[in-house]
Amino acid sequence: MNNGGDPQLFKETHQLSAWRLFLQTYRRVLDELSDELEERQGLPLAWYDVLIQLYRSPEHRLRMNELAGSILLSKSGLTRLIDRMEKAGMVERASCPTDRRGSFAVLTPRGEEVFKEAAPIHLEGIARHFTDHLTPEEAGTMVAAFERILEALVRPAEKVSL
Amino acid sequence: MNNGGDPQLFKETHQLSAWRLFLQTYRRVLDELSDELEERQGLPLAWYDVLIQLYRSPEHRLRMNELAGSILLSKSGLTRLIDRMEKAGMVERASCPTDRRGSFAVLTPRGEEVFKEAAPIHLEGIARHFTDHLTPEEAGTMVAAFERILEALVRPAEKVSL
DNA sequence: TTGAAACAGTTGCACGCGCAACGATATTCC
DNA sequence: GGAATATCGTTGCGCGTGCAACTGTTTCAA
Repeated sequence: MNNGGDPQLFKETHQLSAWRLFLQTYRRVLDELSDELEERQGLPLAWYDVLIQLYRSPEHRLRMNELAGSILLSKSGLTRLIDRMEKAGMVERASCPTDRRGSFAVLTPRGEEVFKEAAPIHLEGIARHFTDHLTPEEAGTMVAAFERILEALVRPAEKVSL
Repeated sequence: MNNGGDPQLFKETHQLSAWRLFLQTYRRVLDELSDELEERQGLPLAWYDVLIQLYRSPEHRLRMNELAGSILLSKSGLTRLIDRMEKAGMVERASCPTDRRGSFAVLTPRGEEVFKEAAPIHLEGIARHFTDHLTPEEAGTMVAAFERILEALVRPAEKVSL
């Protein structure tokens, strides 16, 4: 395999291209979308993530814990994020009756309003910069592949035990 | 289309699933890879990006400008990143003879050594967490789709003029 | 030739994030 | 029941980043 001091460091395989383009696409598209959301709605993308998660949750509320997990943010990061959004009047904290350590983040009417205004615009951006460029078959392929990848990440070490 | 006050805010289309999983996959896989690279080589992922870009460039050097563009970092971000890597002995700055405003970032022997050590490990990680889960067809599909998406981002407004 | 505009890279600044440590509460096990 | 341990959310801290302003240089036009 070692072909003279320069293994596959140069060899740009098809699979590696997929990886490289995957990275590039994520960064460029997300940059664009978050800029658009910021300019047109004055809403940081991270805020939108919180709003949509709360909006789709029963009672429009979620434990800090779960919320952090679902938007892939550290607990401390979420604490601060909710601080800011609370100051902006989009969410409130509510203490949890059954576990006095915990608290809920709850969507306020104002937050719901902001979300409903931002969502169509953001969805349009996602369509314009991403999904519109995918055939249904391609979308299906990606869903399957990404699910496989995520599954493997969560459930590691399986191959060793066999 | 408007089915009673709640447009497609809930409707999880196939295409939207692709988008959501795309986001999730990026964040989880990149988190994992950068943790692994950090733990096993003490190397931040951003440093690896610089090293590989320089390694594949003629003379192992690149203008700050181009380097910033290729790793998708702001100019100021790159200035600081190169500062740190210079302090660590992996790159050097060299002034550009034909344009006295500009400077090159140049890979040092130490930098090359670090890269050659890190590359196989990182590539193995990419394989284990990403490419190994893709069939060649899927990889091909993604390459085509991502290229289309990136192309559209760079070249906007075309559809309006038609 | 000279003045204006564009460009390369750096610096000041503020911001959002993760990590580790902490206090408060729950859970577990003897 | 009570002590050890785990869990939830918050805080102190340092770090990496982008934006805007700045310096020095090049380019272009009058």
